[in-house]
Amino acid sequence: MLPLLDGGPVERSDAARNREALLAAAEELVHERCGVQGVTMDAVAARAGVGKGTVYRRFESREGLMAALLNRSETAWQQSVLSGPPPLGPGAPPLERLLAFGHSRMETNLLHGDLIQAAGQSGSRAYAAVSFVAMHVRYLLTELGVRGDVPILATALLAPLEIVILQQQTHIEQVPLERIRRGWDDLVRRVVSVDVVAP
Amino acid sequence: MLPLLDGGPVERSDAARNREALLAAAEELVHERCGVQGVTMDAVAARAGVGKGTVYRRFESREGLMAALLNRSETAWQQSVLSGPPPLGPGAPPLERLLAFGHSRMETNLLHGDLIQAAGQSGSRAYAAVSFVAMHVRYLLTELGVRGDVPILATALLAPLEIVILQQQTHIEQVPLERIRRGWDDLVRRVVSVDVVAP
DNA sequence: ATAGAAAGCGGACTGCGGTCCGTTTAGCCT
DNA sequence: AGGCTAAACGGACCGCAGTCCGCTTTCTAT
Repeated sequence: MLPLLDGGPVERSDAARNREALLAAAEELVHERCGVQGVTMDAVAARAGVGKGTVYRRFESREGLMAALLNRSETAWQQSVLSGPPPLGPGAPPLERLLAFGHSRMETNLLHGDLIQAAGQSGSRAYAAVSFVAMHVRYLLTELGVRGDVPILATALLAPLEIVILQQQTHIEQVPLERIRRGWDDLVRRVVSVDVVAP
Repeated sequence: MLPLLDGGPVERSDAARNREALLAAAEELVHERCGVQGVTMDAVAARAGVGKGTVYRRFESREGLMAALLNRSETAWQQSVLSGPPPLGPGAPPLERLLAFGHSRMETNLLHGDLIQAAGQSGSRAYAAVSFVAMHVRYLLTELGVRGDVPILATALLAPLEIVILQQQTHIEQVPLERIRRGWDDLVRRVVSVDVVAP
């Protein structure tokens, strides 16, 4: 029982195989059925060639499965933030990085909208990427010399990028994406400039 | 078929009676079962003494029913914003009103958290109160002489008050309510002061 | 008052998320 | 190798949201 990166006792080989099979099956079905809705747990289990109980043993719930799917595609994005080319990656001045970060996050969220929604609590708020995102914004705000309650300000800047807000604006209020983006840039500059201008 | 406040053809008397009975039954069950979850559509129908089909005819879906419940309790709150005592109601300077508004909204959202979640899209974003809230913040920002894209800024100020954000902060990150409140006040002042200080 | 039509009603029925528990299998230790 | 144990497996089963369609009630026009 050598602990591997903490995850407790090692996963048994059949369990690992099934996890992969299930994730692959889920991805296939999402592409096949052209969307997340309509992908049933029974279908995923059948496609992976396992029983339904196995799906729930591995992923706890439908939301859990969706969150796992989400985490897969988030990893690449996180890499480009941590070590990709500027201005998203390191190298650019903090304000530019923050703005690039916001734009990129906005696009990503919109792109995976359905998946994020299907992942529910486990997805839009508690999945691993959230703490990463919050951490990064806090870091950039600190770099910018922002005074005040940085964690709370970071949350405030991230909130308008949440999928529920974005979908309300784009789908229901028909606000053009470009305008939302400019609006966020403006918000950031307002929040940041208070300290930068008067240090 | 005299139209009454637009709603199309008038509602038949039995339909109106059943709507009331269903809302009352739902309210009772929410109190009885100490929460929104666990209140099933079958139970609501049974308590109201009607068939399940009737519930869906009147409220479209579970979310719709919850949204209707929500609207009931929102009405009183809207009144206190429109014509209650200051600083929430009219009479106080705009900044004070805006801050009072945020605090009150925060409390309301937290109080009805479960209901808002159960109302889903129909609840957290599309129910009547949302446009009211957005409208009011836009109005106050205009009064404050804020330049820029006021509708987008209003959305940005409201986003951190959304239930998903608030619950993440209070339930998961264990942030004290007082700190969230101060953080929002700070956000508002930063957003607003840019124009107020330099007009 | 009455008849016709539209709206409303009800409850059996379906599909899916989630659970349960008897059976199987992998990994370890002798 | 062989057996022992904990983990994993599978699919029958359950509860609830949502649908469907034949029956009933209300309203209106005569």
